[in-house]
Order: sequence, then structure tokens, then C-alpha cells
Amino acid sequence: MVSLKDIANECGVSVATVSKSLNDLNDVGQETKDRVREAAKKLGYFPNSSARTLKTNRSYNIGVLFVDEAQSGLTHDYFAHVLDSFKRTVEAQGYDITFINSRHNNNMSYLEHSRYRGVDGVVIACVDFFDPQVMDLIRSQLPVVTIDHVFDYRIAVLSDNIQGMHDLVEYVCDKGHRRIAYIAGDDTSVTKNRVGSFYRSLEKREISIPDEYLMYSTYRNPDLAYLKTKELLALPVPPTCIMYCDDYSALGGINAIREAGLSIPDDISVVGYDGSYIARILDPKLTTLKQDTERIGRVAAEKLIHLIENPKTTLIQRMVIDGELLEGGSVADLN
Amino acid sequence: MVSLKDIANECGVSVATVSKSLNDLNDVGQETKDRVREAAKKLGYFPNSSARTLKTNRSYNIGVLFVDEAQSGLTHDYFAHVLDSFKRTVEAQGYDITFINSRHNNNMSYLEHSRYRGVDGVVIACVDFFDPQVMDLIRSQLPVVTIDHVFDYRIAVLSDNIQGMHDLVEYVCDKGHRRIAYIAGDDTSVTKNRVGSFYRSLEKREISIPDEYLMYSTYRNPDLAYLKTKELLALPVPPTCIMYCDDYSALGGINAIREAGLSIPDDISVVGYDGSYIARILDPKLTTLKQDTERIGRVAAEKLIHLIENPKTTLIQRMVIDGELLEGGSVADLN
DNA sequence: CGTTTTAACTTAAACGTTTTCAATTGTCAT
DNA sequence: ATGACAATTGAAAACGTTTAAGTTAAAACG
Repeated sequence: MVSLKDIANECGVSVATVSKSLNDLNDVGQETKDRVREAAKKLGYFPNSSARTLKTNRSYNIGVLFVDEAQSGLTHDYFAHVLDSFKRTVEAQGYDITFINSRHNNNMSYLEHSRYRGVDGVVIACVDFFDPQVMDLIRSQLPVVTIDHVFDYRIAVLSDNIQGMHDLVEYVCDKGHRRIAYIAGDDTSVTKNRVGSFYRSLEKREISIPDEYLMYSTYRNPDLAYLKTKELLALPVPPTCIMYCDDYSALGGINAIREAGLSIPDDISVVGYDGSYIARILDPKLTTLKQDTERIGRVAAEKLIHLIENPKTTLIQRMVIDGELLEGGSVADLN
Repeated sequence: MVSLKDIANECGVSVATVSKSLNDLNDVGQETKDRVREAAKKLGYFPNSSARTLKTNRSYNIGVLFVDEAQSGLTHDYFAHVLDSFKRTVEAQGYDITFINSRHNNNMSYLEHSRYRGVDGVVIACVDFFDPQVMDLIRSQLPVVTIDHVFDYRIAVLSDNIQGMHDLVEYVCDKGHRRIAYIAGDDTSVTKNRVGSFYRSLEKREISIPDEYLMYSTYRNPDLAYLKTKELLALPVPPTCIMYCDDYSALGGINAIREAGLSIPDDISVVGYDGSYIARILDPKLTTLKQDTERIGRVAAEKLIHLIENPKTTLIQRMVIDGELLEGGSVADLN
């Protein structure tokens, strides 16, 4: 490893001068700067992030807490896309990311792990937001941005589930549907928002639905959605349109519907959520609400970096990111 | 930040003794050890990885090079699963992962970035393996494991594409098919293996197919697969079974087939690859070859860690990981 | 010309560890 | 009592940086 000292020797100057030259500080002569930089290149010098971090308390490393039931958000379609965009954005600014986990190894908590690695800030998504360990992190001094969940005194980036649900309900109603069912996801704040918006949007159109039309399932669980769909189809007065909490669940529902000998959208209409890849390649294309994962990840990154680089910032923001309704062919026009 | 010094003060011993106590070295009295450990817990001490890395040249950090065309393997289903398993395995052993990228920021190469972050080793997958930057990394002194590509003198973990393709062809032939087409992926070593195995397996069964039955598409590109499928269907003598390079592509093909008014599997049979989630929730279920992403990621992690912790190891291994044929309902029995 | 200012550079301490080596004690066999 | 040995501890250097404070010489000023 070639270090500042090697360059200093090569150039016959002190280590300090080398450091200042490379960091382009203004109390070193232009000529020396040039000489130093040339030598650095010649010797193949690259800085050592550990030494730098140790000295400056800035790691240019961002912690990512993406933990779902399966322990990792990586295989979670929605969050993988958000993370991808987040990663791209921070990398463009010279940051790297490190996954924060709680290692039973030497039982570090999330917060301890964050400190251990000296991350400059943390983005939190896709976790059990009531986990005491998460709360510790939230209450810490670290810069934090959360995704899809609001905490007091913390910046949050939120997919607009209320508007999204509203758009979908409006769309379905416009198509003439009145018997609309919703198979919702787990009991999270996202789900609460969507269910609330579902009811309010129907009310606005003066549509009332029986209690059985609202069912609870689990996100990304086509098997359970399949069962719930069967229940809906078996009702004395089944819905004409079923909305699902995500596209994967919708696929489970579609199977149940087809198995019952019904066709989509002629006999029954189907709506998904997420605007994931599969929605576009199903036949008929699934009408769904595309969440703007690219923007969510990017904005989260921008806000977090801003917070890191302007520590005195005290402005608590709620960034609400619009989705976009993708019209497929899965909803029949009853008009 | 509470450091060793704070504990030393608290206990009235030297920093050296504290360090040795916490690392459980054997030249410090049991009684002192206990006292030190207690104080450490009381003060809420956690080590500083930067300082440790600086001193020991061991970061317990592993570089991950997962770069596809879209710049990141995160949204790539197959690699996301491999990475997830890899991550899980290394974390259980106290390692973290850092994504290696080439930052145009200060134009660090992959190798330079790896050194900058002081990673203990690197896993490489999902890249253009002929990129000069990748070659630099391969030729470096760093411990490296590659996935799905073989380099001399480097450990590789490989999904058994040859056997996998063979299994699929055998299965299809056993079902009585003789006119079998394959829509292959990009020109990579994976593709070469599969295409080679496709032909050899057919030969073994003494089946010959027209040249037009082999087409080249792109991985995870249902739109292109859709077009290629149309071409196949338009042939004077179309195939009775079409095999696709992945499940997503198969989905594109399925749409083309249905659009042509044909039904699966009665009129034409379809086979995918990967065993991804969608294969299981399609109707009919897609017959596909499930790659053992869990095992691939785990073995890559194990081998890499072993290499890191036993630097003198010189054994170059090729770990070939079996897949598993998942039988769906997408292949007709012609017997 | 003497004084102050500025520019260019160096010294040295510090960040939090690990690790070598030396120092101090106590124990035990002779 | 003496020397040898083991057990325990501490001092200090080192890893590669950054940075506050200090030094020197030249330039600017009145």
C-alpha cells in the first residue's frame, strides 16, 4: 500500500504538504501541488478510507436497514428497486452503502452496528417499525431518513398510497363498477392508508360495500390471495372487481378466478398495485398503480445526504411521491 | 464515542490490557478481564472498525461486484437471490458487504475502489467478464470468487447449466416432443454452455432440429422473446415445444402464443429457466429448471471466507451447483 | 530600513486500535 | 537465600490520515 509518506519521500516534502496538496487546500504552492499529484499518480496512490474515517469521523458510507420477514429486502421487488435507485444516487456522490443488521454474533444492535461501521447516516425501510432496536436508531443522533413510515422529528419519504388508492378506485368506478372488493396487506401504516383511502374514495362516490368485501391477506402472498379470492367468489353477491394489495397477490387471485371458469375482464375485473414487471407482461395486462421506486430511492438519498452534509438542518420534511396509474386490460367497462 | 481509553481510565489499567481483555488474549488475569468486560458493557463500548481495520489490515468487509447492463444487479431476480444468500452467510460470520463500483467521481477503478475500502475479498458476478477493469481485479492479489464464470487460478461457483439443460431436454423428449426450439440469451459463457448442452442432449436422443429452431434473444427480455416466438410460430413447420432462457422470457412467449389463439400446453408446450417466483404462480405452472440460488450464494460466501482466512490456500476449485427440474403443466404429453 | 503581512511549508498531535517488548511481581525448586 | 520461571501488566510504536499551530523566508508597507 503506497501511502502519503511514500509520496512525501518521493517529492522531498512533508506528509502534511502531500495531504494538503491532494485535498487541494490553499496553503501550498501550485508548483508543489502539481509535483505531488504527479508523484501520486505515478506511484499509484489511493487514499485509505479507514484512516480517513478514523481521523475525520466521516466515512462516506451510508447504512441501509432493509429487513423484511425474510431478513432481507433484497428479494423484495418493490424495495429492491427503491434500493437500487438509492444506491445509484449516493454512489454518484461518492458514498458507499453498508447493510445494517443486528448480528447475534456479538449481539450488536442496529445502532451499535451503525456506530461500529461509522456510517454517516442511515436509511430505514421495510422493517418492523415498532421493533425497539429500530426505535433506538430513530432516537439516536444519527442522520436518518425513513421510507414509507413517519416518525416525529425525522425526515420521511412516502409513496402516496392515499392518492394512489384514490386514483384506482376512481378509475374502477368510472368504468361503472359498484361492487368493489379489496384484499389488503399486513397491518402496517401503508395498509392503513390504503384501506382508509379505499373507503373514503368509495364514500365520495356514494358507494357502500358489504363488510365481507374487505379482506386481509399478506403482501406478496399469492397463495393466500388465491384463497381469499375464492372466498369472495363464493359470496352470494360476489364483487365485479377485486383489488389486490400488490401485483403478485393479484396473480394468485387471477389463478383462482380462472380456475372457477371465469374470464378476466369479461366476468370479473382485477386490479393490482406496484406496477411491477409482471403486471406489464401478463395477458391481459394488469391495471395497477405504479409506485415511483426510482424517485423514492433518489429522493431518500438526496435528503439523507443533505442532512449529513448540513447537520444543523432542522427542517423535518415529509416527501410524498406520486404514483402513476397504469391502465391494462384487466378491468371491464360496464358502461 | 467511548473508546478503550475510557475503559482503561474507569478500571485503572492500561489501554493495552483493555484491548487484550476484550480480545480474550491469554496474557491477562481472569479477574481483570472480568472487570474490564463489565466496564465495557457499563460504558456501552463498541469497537471502531476503522481503527481496527487500519491497524490490522482486516476489515471484515467483503466487496460485491454485481453490475449488469442496468448498472446494478439488485433488480435482477436471479442475482438478487444469490446476493441475498451470500449476504446472509457472510453476515453470520461477522462480515459486512460493500458494493464495488467504478466511480467516475474520482475515477477509481474496481480494484482501486476495493483497496480504498480495504475489503478482505471480492465476489464477482453478473458483469462483463471481459471488461479490463474486471481483469485487473482478477489478476490482483485480492481473494476473489467468481459466480457463473471461470477464470484460471480463481475459485468459481457455477450453476450447472449443462446438466440443467440436459435435464430439461430429456424431460421434454420423454414427453414425446421431437420438434424442440430454444430461445437463448446473450452471448455469455452461461449461454454457450446451455446451447452446447441443448444440442448434445438432442443428439444423444438422435433428434435433429432445423437451424431456425435456435434463436438468440436477451435475458429477461419478454418483449424480444415475444417477437422471436412469433417468428417460430410462423415457420412452415413450427416446433411443438419452445424452451426459453428464463422465466420472464417465457412469459413473453406465452403471450405471443395465446395471441395466436393457441393454448398451452395443448397446442404448444413451453419451458422456462430459473425457477423464479412467477413460474410457480402462472397458470398452467411453468415447467422450469430451478437454479439453487440459495446454495450458490452460500457456497460462494463460504469459499471466499475460507480463502480470506487461509491465505496460503492454493487450491483452485470449481464448485458446480445442481439445479432442480420443477415440473409444471406447461409441457404436453404427446405419448 | 525596520516592521508587518503573506505564502509556503513543517512539526507534531491526534483519531482508536493492536501488538511487541520490557517490566514487575510472585512462585518454586535448588 | 538464590536464581529461574511463569503470570500479569504497562509503555510505546505503529497503521494512514488530517489539521492546528508553528516556522521560515520573501514580499509589502510606511
